[in-house]
Amino acid sequence: MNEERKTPEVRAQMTDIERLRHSASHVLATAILKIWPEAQFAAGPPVENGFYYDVDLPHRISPDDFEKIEAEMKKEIKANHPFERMEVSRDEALALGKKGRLAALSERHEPSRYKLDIIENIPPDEKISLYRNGDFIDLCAGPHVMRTGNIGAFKLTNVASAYYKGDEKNPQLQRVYGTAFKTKKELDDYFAMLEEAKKRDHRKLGRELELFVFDDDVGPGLPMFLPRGAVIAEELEKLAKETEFAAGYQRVRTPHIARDKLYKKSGHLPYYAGSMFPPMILREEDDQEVARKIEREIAELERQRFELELNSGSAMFHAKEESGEESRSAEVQKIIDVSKFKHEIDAKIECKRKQLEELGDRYYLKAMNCPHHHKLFAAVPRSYRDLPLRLAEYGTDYRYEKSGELFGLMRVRSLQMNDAHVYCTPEQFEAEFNAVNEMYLKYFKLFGIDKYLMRFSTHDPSKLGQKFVDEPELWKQTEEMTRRVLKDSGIDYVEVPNEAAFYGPKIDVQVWSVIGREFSIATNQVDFAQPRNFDLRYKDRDNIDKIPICIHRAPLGTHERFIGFLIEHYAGNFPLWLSPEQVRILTIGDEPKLIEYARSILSELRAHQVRAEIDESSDKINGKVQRAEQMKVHTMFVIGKRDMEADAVSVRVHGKGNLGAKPGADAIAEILLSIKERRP
RNA sequence: GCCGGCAUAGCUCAGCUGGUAGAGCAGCUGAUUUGUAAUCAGCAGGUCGUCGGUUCGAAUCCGACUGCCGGCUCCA
Repeated sequence: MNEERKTPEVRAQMTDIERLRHSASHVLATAILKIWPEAQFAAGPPVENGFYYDVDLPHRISPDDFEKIEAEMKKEIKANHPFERMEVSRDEALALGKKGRLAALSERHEPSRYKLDIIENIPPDEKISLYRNGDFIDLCAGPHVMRTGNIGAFKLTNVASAYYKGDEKNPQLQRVYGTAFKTKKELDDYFAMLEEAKKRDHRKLGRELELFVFDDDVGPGLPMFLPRGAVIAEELEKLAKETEFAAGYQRVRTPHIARDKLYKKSGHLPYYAGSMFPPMILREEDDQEVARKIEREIAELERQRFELELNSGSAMFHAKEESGEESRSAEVQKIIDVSKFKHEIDAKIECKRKQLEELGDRYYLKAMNCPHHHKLFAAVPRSYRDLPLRLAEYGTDYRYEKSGELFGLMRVRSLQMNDAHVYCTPEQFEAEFNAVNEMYLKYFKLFGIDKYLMRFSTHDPSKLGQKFVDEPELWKQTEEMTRRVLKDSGIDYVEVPNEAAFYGPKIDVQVWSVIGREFSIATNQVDFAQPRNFDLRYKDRDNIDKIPICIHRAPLGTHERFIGFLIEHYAGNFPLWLSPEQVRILTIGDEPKLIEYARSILSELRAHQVRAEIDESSDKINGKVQRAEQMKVHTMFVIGKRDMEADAVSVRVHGKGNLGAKPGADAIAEILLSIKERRP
């Protein structure tokens, strides 16, 4: 995380547990130095569930080393050294750093290079402080616990790599993670909680509950939904369609691919190309021939270049060998000529390659639905009377996420988005924007999502033209407008710079996966750039053509991520309306009459579109119950002779146990009502 | 993409320092006729991720690739 520097005031607000963990990270560094004195340390802060310290060390630390490191840490804790704070001048700090004394047990031959860099970045007016425990002295703003002995219980958890200051261009450091608590009990509870969390991991539940799969032959990041998972997607779609219809949206449908022209216009090609799959190139017969000709020409040029390369090699050789002044300068001249030729040939090759590229049509898989929707807006002349125009589609997009970024269903390469684009006038913006936010809140209430964070992402002026469309004025205006509406609506949000979409600021709703990763689950973006690029217009009251504002919104995010999130949120125990298998009928025995009765209940349920199954196997009732419970089937109708004779069913609900017998008609009516109302 | 780790049956996992594969569950077949978290028996199932190397011999050692996992970076 490369966030701006924490001010000393912010640091002073560290909670007790953060202070303890921060101290634990110093103890970790102390221990590592006892074993590897040459270790270079960068940063070692407390984090959400523990702490880490980034270390640069030739030895690759592995979990096998943890025991050894922990033993040293225990010694340091047992020694109960006080954490002493020392304020020093910038020069003193630099001098210590140069002697390798920072984040070290003693002076060393190598300077403390990361610490020196950190000192450079401390604002001139800020005090520089060091902390000492035992022999270990570290550049550190604090605060810490009083003594190392105050660190109650700790454990190293894993080691991973991290770029220095989170920048890909910087060296990779080893990040050793650990966690610490005041007491052993809290530590144990934490690990027990982690174990529980692992059971909710959507990747594990997805396999166990047969919701979705990945297949190597299909490709990484390309999930396929099994019937039980597809059901959830369809229920979400049903929900979205109903909600959006009521809110005045209209549904559209668009293809999954488009010509490069479209994405050049939208700005995706310059700004979003890195996230798009490479294009498919379509060439007609004529083009094919031209392409072959160009390819031959390129091959010929490359051959010439190769020969030149050989010549220049021998020229170089001669220039060294020949001792005569004149002949040497002649050879030098030759070298210069050769390199000039080479450049010329390279330029020609480059040019031919370009020609080759431009031959035929290039189609891209769509990474977003907006360009297609803009075309639909433009397809019909629009008047101010048509606005706001809300075009909705559960569109399928393909994004080339880097391999290391893929994560179960939460981060994939094919995704279906609860997408819609709202085209409106500036006067309508506020109402539309708020309506979208209200839709989020409505959904969150339905799903019982109460832990989330609204992030308002704005642009970074220094990245105009690279990451963000180069329209400084429009950025400013749009961000101000959005900020004002956000403030007026009273929604709690945090503002994060440099994370806007390339075409405008956005509001994301961030949630956390069971594993503690954060994800944007819903999004709402304001687009001032694309409507211009697409020359979208509507005829206003005053008979003048005007450009609409576009709001991109996806309250349910994508099926993939939302379902992944829901699996963890419900721990696989979906409410009835979402449950892949809503009712399973378990018969006690398989006498023909009983089976007949059970099947009549099944048909009745199915006639009402209830996802019901029947288990007619020869297992004992205990076995049938066990299997239904394991698959987290929402409701079980246990049907034996007794029930048949009373025209009843015995109802069992997953997680709630046996609820007793009930007239069949009543049980079915209750099921239908719960589904219809989408009860939690 | 980068750093590190891992890859044995559909799933969960055994298989010691190289001597050519094993369990439970799931599946299939049969028996059992059941009252709320596993009835019994039998059968079948694997080119040990792929390719290459070392070796008389490789699931086991080495290398490359692919995929997954933990992070970093990036995102719905």
